Amino acid sequence: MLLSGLDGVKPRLTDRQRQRLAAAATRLQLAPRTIVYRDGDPAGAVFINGGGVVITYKDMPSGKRRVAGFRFYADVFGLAEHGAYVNSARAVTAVTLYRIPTETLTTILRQDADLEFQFLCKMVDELRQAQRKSIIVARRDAAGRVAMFVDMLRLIGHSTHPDVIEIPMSRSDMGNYLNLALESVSRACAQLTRDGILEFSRRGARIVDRARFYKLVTSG
Amino acid sequence: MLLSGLDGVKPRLTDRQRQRLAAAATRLQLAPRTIVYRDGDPAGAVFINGGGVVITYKDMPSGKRRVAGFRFYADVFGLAEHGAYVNSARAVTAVTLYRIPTETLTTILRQDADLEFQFLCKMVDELRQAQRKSIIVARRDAAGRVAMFVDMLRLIGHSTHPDVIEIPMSRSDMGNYLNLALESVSRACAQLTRDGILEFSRRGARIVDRARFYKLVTSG
DNA sequence: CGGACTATTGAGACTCCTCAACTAACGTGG
DNA sequence: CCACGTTAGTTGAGGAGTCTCAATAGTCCG
Repeated sequence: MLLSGLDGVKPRLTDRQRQRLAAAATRLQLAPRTIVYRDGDPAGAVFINGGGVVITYKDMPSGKRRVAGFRFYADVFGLAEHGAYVNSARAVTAVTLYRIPTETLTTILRQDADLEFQFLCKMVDELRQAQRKSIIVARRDAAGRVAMFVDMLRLIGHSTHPDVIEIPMSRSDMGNYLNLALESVSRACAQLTRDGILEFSRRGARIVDRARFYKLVTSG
Repeated sequence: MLLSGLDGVKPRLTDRQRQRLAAAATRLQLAPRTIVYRDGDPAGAVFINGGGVVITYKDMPSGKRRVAGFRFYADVFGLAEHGAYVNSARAVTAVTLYRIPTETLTTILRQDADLEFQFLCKMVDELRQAQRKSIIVARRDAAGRVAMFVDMLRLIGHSTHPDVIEIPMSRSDMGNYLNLALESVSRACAQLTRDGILEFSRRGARIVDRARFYKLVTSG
């Protein structure tokens, strides 16, 4: 049951569990570009994304910014290591966050094994993102990486049109995630457009040639 | 407790738990280059490494081989998704493995909450590897990647001399992990040797200049 | 000792990065 | 409502680094 539970299944909370968490949580409304916490800060709380997009990243000694991932609705983030946050978190769009002190959460989880398990799945899910990223970044061609990134957003996004994908983050954020210079991201978008596979706007993309797009995404 | 337990702490099994698992496990002795399981095989069992090195990888449609990671002593591997293995596993050195049918394991874990938790930590640990890899591969310079890889082996390996690191895998396996051509790995090794930072032999390395090595590793 | 595999080294092609200029979009205040 | 400053995005040219192809050494094992 544990093993199968970790087998990539998305957890769902009951209403009672939601209420329990809501009572313990502080609701935050943050404007775009607001820092949620910084790398190295004492990790006093865990966050649940209640809407909007958050980016987690770490500035490296070299000056480069490594993006760990993006957190969307219902994602949990703020995983600590040795009592301190390992990444920084920043609001990409306007976001609603639920902030739960670690101690409070621990108490609640101790009283609700099921909820504890759901949280666990969330943690595993967060870490699974790193695997996805590994696969994406393993590609050598910028266009392929961007295509896989767009496909990732497609799978996450609950867009009205199946071919229209919202891209909430900047080219720079994309580049830091994909391990590409922002100019390379821009050029890759231009090339995909020229090739008639995708069409890009400032904050979105549209799949033009679904077959070739799928082929490009899976040819990693 | 759960949250702190996932906070990067290495689990240790009690003797009774070991015995319990040993009774349920099949012991395998595999020669180097033996395939343990293949990507897509029905995932009927989980494996515990009892000694030696195993590589987990996936062959991509493009012909490239993406290495997920290496499994050392006491590591658990064979995580499934939707009932099938997501990676292939192969013995790098001669290895001893303990093969435990998933169903048996599930039964045991259901009866031992503590053991269940230990296993969970293992799973998280496995996934954490992906994060480490992301950080390593994010570097642009081949020498830096190889240095970080060597440092990773240093932290894992319980070598007699602190400056001598055993490298059990081939340059090709290293390259597939580091996302470098095997020639580039070779060249990076040669460069690190020329620079007087590391010295490489066929299956090992020695730290020559600890200060510069550390600097190179952390300047990612 | 030979054969197969692994590792090293070299030369040229290719891709992305860096630096730089320019254009577009946004939002703030007059 | 428009002008302007700021930020985000695009495009170009040159350079750095790795990949590929190819040939050469080195190592392991029968």
